[in-house]
Amino acid sequence: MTNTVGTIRTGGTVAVVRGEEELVRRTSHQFAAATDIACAAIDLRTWSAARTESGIRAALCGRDGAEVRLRKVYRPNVLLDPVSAAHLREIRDTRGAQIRITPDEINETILIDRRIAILAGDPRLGERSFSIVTQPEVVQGVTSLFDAAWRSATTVDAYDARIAELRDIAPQVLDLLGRGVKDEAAARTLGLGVRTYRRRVAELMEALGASSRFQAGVRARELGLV
Amino acid sequence: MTNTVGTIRTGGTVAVVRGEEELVRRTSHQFAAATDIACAAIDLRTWSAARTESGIRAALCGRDGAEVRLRKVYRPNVLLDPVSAAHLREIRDTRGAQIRITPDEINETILIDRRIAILAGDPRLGERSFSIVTQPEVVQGVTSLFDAAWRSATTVDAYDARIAELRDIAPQVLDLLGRGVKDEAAARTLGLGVRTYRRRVAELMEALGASSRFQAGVRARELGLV
DNA sequence: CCGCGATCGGCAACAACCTGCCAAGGCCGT
DNA sequence: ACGGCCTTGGCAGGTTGTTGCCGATCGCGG
Repeated sequence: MTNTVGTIRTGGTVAVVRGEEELVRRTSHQFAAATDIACAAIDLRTWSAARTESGIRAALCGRDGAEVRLRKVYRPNVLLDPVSAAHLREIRDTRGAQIRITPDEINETILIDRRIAILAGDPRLGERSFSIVTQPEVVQGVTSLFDAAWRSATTVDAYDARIAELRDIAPQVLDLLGRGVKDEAAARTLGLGVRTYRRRVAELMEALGASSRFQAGVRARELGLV
Repeated sequence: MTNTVGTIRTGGTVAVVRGEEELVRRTSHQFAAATDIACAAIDLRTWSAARTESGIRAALCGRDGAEVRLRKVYRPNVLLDPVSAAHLREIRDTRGAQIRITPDEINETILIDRRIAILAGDPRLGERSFSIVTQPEVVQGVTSLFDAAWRSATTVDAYDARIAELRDIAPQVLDLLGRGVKDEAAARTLGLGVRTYRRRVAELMEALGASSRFQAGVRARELGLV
């Protein structure tokens, strides 16, 4: 089931694995030795599913924690869900993770010590596939892109403050939108002005990375927010 | 886990079961003796999941088939998916099921011989719950409502003809909508006029029972069409 | 009390979307 | 060929959603 593709001999290869257990099995020793881990994800499920999480946590918990640089970039939607937001703060506090938020479209990626890149494939249809890349030039390129995204991203605290009030009413707004209620009526039921309601919808769409309401509906459903 | 609520003694009760296996276990003998089965559903998963289907099919396949009246009402969205549409025709042909389509919002329901009503609860959060009702007045009331819906519904053939051309391009339209593409651009990429593209979107929304594009996005995602 | 910053919500201009109308063109049975 | 039937797509007029602007209001620290 594991498909390894040899490349021109420079010591680097690209391996494709299917499923998270397989990924953990193949990479946990890399995590154990790492001093610099960078991670991009659009929600908390991806690298935090019980299997992955327990595997990697096990590899990390024996470590001091101060000596490993842990950077994580998420999309704004993780802050829409109170549970996710809390979990985020927790992993920041227990381990010394630096967490930032970016509005850009990013694929899910892990970088270990600027030597290994793990890129996640499309999650549709059963088990997800992951590419483990050690080819130096590729890893270098991916790393530079990650660093750029990292620099342009804002810290979680700054972003969190900006959407604090949004998070409170987001569930109600999403509910109204999901029932096909017109802005006029929705604003009334929430006791808001139409302008303010639309402000909330716009912020919501930005957080979901959607450029149309249809797209926002799809994303919201994907994330289980409706 | 099974919660049975006794009511005023008239021979009728309401039982609530959780999960489809449990439902099949409790009702398969009813299906075996039935001569009139009516069924309402919004997609094919609900009563056709492997467990339910195999259980009920087993109960029915020993029967002649001509002597049992089988009526099914679906929402239009089942015709959007080619696989679903084909499956629909198959159960119509192999057994003598009459199938109709209604644009109304209907909850998922089964009626057996106008004596027993099975109503499905909200599918959110784990296993679904089902209410099995034998209380005569309730069953009578539900039956009358079902009959009304049945009469106002159109036959699957009539409806199928109406959305035949829609089904062909629905995936592409959904893809464009899901990527947040503007109508103008989407129409161009499909080689359609904007008016026609919007006609397709409107038909799609009607089929999904959505009154806003956000809602359509949610529904489309729920049904796995995007 | 005043000033400051932030949010609210009305207004307006605009963009996007929705739909009835209708002429143009394709398809089919006669 | 002809007439009926359907789909198409332009147009127009309507509704809904999007956004900048700006004064009103609130809370807070000085």
